Amino acid sequence: MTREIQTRRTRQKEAIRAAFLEEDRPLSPDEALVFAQRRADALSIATVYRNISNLVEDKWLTPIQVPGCPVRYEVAGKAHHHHFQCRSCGTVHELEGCDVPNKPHLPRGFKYLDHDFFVYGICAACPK
Amino acid sequence: MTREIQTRRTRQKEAIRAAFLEEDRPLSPDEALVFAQRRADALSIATVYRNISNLVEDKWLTPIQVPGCPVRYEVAGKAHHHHFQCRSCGTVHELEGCDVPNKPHLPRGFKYLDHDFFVYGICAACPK
DNA sequence: CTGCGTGCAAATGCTTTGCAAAGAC
DNA sequence: GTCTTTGCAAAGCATTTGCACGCAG
Repeated sequence: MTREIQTRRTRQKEAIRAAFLEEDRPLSPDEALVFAQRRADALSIATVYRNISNLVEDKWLTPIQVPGCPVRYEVAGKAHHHHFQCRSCGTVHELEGCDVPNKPHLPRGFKYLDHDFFVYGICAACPK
Repeated sequence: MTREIQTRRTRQKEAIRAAFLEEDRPLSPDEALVFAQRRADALSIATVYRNISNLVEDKWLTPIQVPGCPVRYEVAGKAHHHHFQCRSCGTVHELEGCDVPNKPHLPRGFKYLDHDFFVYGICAACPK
């Protein structure tokens, strides 16, 4: 059930896209709401959810599922990379490149397809 | 708010623990319910949830959050390892050892604490 | 007997959906 | 004016919780 592309340009939609572009890091729907409301204050969370799923369908956003956290989304199309989450403030940042071996050792009969890698620590903005 | 240890041995509790021990892989609450019901059929999902969180508090279980999936839990105390999820049947398996470099490269000012690593592919039990 | 643990059903929190009204074109 | 998009409120789902009863010790 692919959505037909008949997109109308709305204040809300633009504000949501702008939030992702300006923050340039994975945002949860709540975070996206807060940032987008700075540009378009009449904006409901339902609209954020609806637009995010459209943008994911259009491959403009990709979901980033940090274990144990609400889903976040980031602008799609970037090179293969992983994510860092600050254990103090919870913010997720993108890491450049990939330090992971291409083919981890798997049990007999298992076929490798891909991987996820998450690093946790303390970000530069948080006090030691 | 630590739970005082005043554990009574109940049929349900034993069945839940047995499910994790016998399957020896991460189970979601639903999966645990199904396996535990084979031993104690009068078992409600609420009891599974309650017992799982007690077992996590007691450090007998550890939560395993595969990105985009319901939480699973596995028996705690094993050596550092990671997980494999079959893209076909969804089952999660444990992998031995850790193929990940100890200290991934982080941006200036970021402090490394730990990491998560997930491998996806097709398991031996699934048709190619 | 005492009081913890369970089952049920209601409550919660996050996400999705139906519908009428607002807005894009 | 037409048809999409929005906001609100209700519906869904998974998980948690309150309460009365059953069962372990």
